Amino acid sequence: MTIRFQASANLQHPGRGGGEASHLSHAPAELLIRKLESIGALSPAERAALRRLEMTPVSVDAHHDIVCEGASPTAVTLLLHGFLCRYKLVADGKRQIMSFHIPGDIPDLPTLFLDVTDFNVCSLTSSQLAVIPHSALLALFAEQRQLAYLFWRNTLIDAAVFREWIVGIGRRSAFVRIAHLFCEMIVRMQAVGLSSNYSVELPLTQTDIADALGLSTVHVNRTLQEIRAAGLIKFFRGRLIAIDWPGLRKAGEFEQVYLHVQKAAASVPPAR
Amino acid sequence: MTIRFQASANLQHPGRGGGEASHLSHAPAELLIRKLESIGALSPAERAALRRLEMTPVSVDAHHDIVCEGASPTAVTLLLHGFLCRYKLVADGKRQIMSFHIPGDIPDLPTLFLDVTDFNVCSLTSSQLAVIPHSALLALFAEQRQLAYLFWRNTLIDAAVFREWIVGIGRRSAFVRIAHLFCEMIVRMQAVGLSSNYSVELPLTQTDIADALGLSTVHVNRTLQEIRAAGLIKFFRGRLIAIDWPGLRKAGEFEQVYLHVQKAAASVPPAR
DNA sequence: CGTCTAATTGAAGCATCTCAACATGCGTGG
DNA sequence: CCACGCATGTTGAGATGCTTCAATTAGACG
Repeated sequence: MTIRFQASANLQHPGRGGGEASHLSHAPAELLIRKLESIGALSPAERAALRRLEMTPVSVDAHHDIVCEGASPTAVTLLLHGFLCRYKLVADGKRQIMSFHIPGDIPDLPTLFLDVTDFNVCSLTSSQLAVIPHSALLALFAEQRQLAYLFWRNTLIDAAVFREWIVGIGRRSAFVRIAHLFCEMIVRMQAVGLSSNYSVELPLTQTDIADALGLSTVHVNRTLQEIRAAGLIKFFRGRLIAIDWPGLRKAGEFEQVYLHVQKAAASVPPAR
Repeated sequence: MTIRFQASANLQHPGRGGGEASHLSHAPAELLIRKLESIGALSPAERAALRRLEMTPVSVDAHHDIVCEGASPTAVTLLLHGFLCRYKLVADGKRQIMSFHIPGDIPDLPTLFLDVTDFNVCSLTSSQLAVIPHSALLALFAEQRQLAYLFWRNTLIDAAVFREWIVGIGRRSAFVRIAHLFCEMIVRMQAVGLSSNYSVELPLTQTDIADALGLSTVHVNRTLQEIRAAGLIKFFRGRLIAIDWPGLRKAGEFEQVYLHVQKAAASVPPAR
């Protein structure tokens, strides 16, 4: 595992591509605050407490495991920049991805109350993280009880996304599943200010998509061509653009409720 | 929706079948305590606080919705006796079940911090419930902070089960999926004392199983025959018996970790 | 300009689905 | 105690969405 600890909190990001990346040129705490405000309200005292939260910046290369199944970590990781995913391997070596993570997410938050981790977290791209000790989080919650509830809510939304994925993998066709995933990522990115005009950075390979949706890469490739041919999206070089957002939503049978996004500014306007 | 409110807390259960049912002839709070102790430790003060928790007993018939998608309930439901499931319907009318619930579960606990419910809960059999107002739970948490964490842990385990289901539906064959589900239900039932000798009450129809595992009833029927023919289980009249528990575990590629069961007495001895 | 990863294509196979009967069990009313 | 009705389970046969295998092509990078 190649984790490079950084001497200082020098976390300026290159800001490749869309203008939305500039939003992230803030301190780690600000990103966490923005994330939490996308799912609930924060009082000034809570914001202040969050700014005092102990965080250690870390960089990781692409395709490296950050958390491993069976481990018992004593800290959680806030994703600052890049993309992560949770996954498990099954008996015959097949991989199932169970979530994608974008800046503001804390994929291993469950380890705060689950002694043994039951999934792996790995980086899809080179990423910047902030490590927050469990003890620091618990101290924060002791001081600001409502914040504990907001983090709890965060994990509940996580679970709501799992439910929606179960529905997709269990009962929807490949075409609908892929369209749905794209809708989900666009709305989530938008909620933390990482999207402009239904265009998001999304550096997923077709293999990643296949492993997330329970499909083969070959089938993902062909279905992706169909979705493109239908004029719904452009998807290349790690960038997803919804050319026809209402059409994509419809194709993906996408109902945003389950994401429980609060922020008015963050929610996607209704189709048409 | 036929919900019959009961005048008093007369919740004696018929205790059909296995001797394990007698365990449930306790007050609702005792069941909740047993459930929580299966996933963590409780102090005497916490147990006392739980016994003071406001709960209203309710009975429901089989096949009735208890919570509906889109609703904003102000109370949660503790299942005392019977079986429930969470489900969603997709565009073409297909159903996907995303969890089964056994006594001690609180399937709508997420509504405590999620304003709009994103799933339905319905009864698989006639069931007895205890309704607990959100306000009562929040008051309990204010008094006993560690209890909040234990309930949080409860929802995290819920999510861990979702992850495992995603893996199953996404990457495992019908045979393995069904075997895995059976293992899961046996271990969960055992954790709350509702199983003896790898035999549990499990009144699922083949349609329920199909809708939970993303399969057709026809295929479930045929695969069930294979599993029976392999000498792993008996499954009839709402009862599941693991004739060959080690074999069933192996067939289901079942690793118990994700259930995060604590109680030593509740954990299933290793195979062989 | 080779090297590696990711995307693409063709062709054959099968796990699982759909449709459509038919069987079984069980509660209920007569 | 029997007859009906309904839910559930079972079976056969044909269809298909998706997989697997195996190349081939395209891009990114030093």
